Amino acid sequence: MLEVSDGLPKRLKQCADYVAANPDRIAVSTVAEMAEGAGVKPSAFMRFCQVLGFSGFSQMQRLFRDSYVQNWPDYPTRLEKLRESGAGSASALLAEFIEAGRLSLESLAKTIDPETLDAAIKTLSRANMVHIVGLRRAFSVAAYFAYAFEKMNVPTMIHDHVGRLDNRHAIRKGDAVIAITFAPYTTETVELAEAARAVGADVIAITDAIASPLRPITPLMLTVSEADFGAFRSLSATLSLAVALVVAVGANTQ
Amino acid sequence: MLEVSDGLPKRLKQCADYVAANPDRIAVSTVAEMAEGAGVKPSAFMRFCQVLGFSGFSQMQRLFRDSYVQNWPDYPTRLEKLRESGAGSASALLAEFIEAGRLSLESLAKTIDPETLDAAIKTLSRANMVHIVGLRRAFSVAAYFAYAFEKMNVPTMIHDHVGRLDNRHAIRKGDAVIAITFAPYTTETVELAEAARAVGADVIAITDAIASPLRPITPLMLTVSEADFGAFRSLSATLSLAVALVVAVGANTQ
DNA sequence: CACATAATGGAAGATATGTTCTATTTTAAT
DNA sequence: ATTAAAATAGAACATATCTTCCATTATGTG
Repeated sequence: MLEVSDGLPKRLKQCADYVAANPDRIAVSTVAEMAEGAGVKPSAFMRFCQVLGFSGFSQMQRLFRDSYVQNWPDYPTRLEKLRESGAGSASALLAEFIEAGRLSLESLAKTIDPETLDAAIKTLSRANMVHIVGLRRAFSVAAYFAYAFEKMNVPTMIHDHVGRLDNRHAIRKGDAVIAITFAPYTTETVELAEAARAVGADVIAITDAIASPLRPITPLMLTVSEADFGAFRSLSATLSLAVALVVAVGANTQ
Repeated sequence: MLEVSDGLPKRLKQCADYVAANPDRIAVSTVAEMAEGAGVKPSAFMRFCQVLGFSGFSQMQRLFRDSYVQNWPDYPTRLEKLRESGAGSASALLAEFIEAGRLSLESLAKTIDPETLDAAIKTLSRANMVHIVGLRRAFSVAAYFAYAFEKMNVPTMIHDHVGRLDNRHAIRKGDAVIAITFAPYTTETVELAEAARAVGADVIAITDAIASPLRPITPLMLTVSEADFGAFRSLSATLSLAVALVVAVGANTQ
C-alpha cells in the first residue's frame, strides 16, 4: 500500500487510513460508501484519489477490481504455478495449508449468521429423518455428517449415488435435507435439493455464498468460504461447521 | 462441471455457465462486462438475473458484494460475540469448535516431522497406484484423498468396503496405501494395512497417537492430534494435512 | 490581527450503468 | 407447412454514480 499518509490534510489522511484498513472494499464500493466509511464527504474522497495520481475514483477502482478477480485454472495449471512459485519443501507447503485453514476458520467465525444457524438446527432437530447429499469434493463432508449423526442416534440417510442409485423418493414431507455443494456446483446435489423442496421437505444448504444455485431453493443457507493456497482448498472450516451442527442437533434430540 | 442450467434457454445457460465459472467477477463487474464474458447481450444477462429471482442485476450484485466484504469485524471480536450470544447456543458451540480447529492446526504445525512427511510424499509419488483406506470417522478423509488424487491424475483406488466387498488383492507390490484411523481404531483398516505390507506395498499411516496399532506396520506415521470440545472432534487439521500431501504428490508426478 | 493560502462541503452537471420495452427471430407443436 | 409461443437483440429510457465547480470555512504567516 502506498505510504503517502504523512503530511496529508486531515480529511485526506482519514481516507488513506480507511483505505489502508479496508483495501478490499474499494473494489466493491461506491465513492459515497467509501467516503462514509472514512467519515468524509464524497468530494473529499474524490480529491484523495486524485492526490494519489488517479484521474478519479473510477480509475483507482478499476485497478483494484482487476487485481481482485481470481480465476481458478485447471489442476495441471495450478500445479504448474505452484512449482514456479518455488513452493519449496513439503513442510513449507503444509505450513501454507495450515495457514489457509486458520484463515478459513477465522472467516467462518466472522461470517456465519447466528440466526440462520439456529434456524437450521431447529429444523434438523424436529425432522423425522435427516438426508445428506454432497458429491465430489463435498462428499467428505457428507460422509462426516452421516457418520456423526448416526453416532448421535439421529435418523440419517446419505445419498451417495453409489451404483448411480437415486433414492430421492426416500425424502418425505417432515424430513430435512442437508445439501452441500461448492463451485463448480454439482447438478445431482442441486436436483436432489429441488426434489426435496418439491415434496415439502426442509433444505439446509452448505455452500460458498457466491453464485450458489441452492440459494433459490432454501432460505437456510450456511455459507463457508475456504481460503486457498495456490488455488488449492481444504475443508477445514466446513468440517468445523459440520461438527458444530451435529453436536447441537444431537444435544437437542436426546 | 456444473449444469444448473438444465432446461434453461441457450443464452441463459451461457450466463449460468459463465457465472459458475467466474463467480467472483459478479461483485466487480457491470452487466455489460458480464454479458460480454458470457457471450450474450446485456439484456439477456438481465433476464438471467430475473430468472434467478432477483429484481435485476443490481440486487444480485449487492448480494455478492455483501458476501465479499462481510469480513470486517475482526476474528477475536466475532468469536467473542459468538461465545457471548448465550452459553449452550449454537453460535457459542460453533465458536468452540472453530477454536478447537485452530488449536489442532497449530498443533499440527508444531508436531509434524518434516522428514517423515518428505518420505511419505516420495513414497506416494513413485507408487504405481495409491490405495486409500479409512472407515467410520476417517472415511471423510479417505473420501477427500480419493477425490483430490483423482483430480491430480494420480492413479487412486479407495477401499470403502461398500457392499462389504474387500478388494485387498488389488494391492500389489510397488503400490502405496494410505491408511487412516483414529481411536477407537477400526479393525478392517488395520487389517488392510497389514495385508498391504505383506505383499510388499508401502504403507503411510495417518493416525492420532504414537500408540496407534498402525505403528508396528509402517515407519511412515503422520500423527495428527485433533483438539476436542466436549469429547467431540472435528477433522480440520487432518484435512489440511491431506490437501498438503495431495498437492505435493501431484506436483511431483506431473 | 489581517491577509493569503489551503482545505472543505454542498450542489449542479456529466457520464456511465442498469432497466424496460418492442420488433424480430427462433423454436416447438400440430 | 402453419401457427402460436418463447426467446432474443437492439434501442430508448431511467437511475445511480462519478466528477467538477465554487462559496465557505479553516489554517498558517507576517
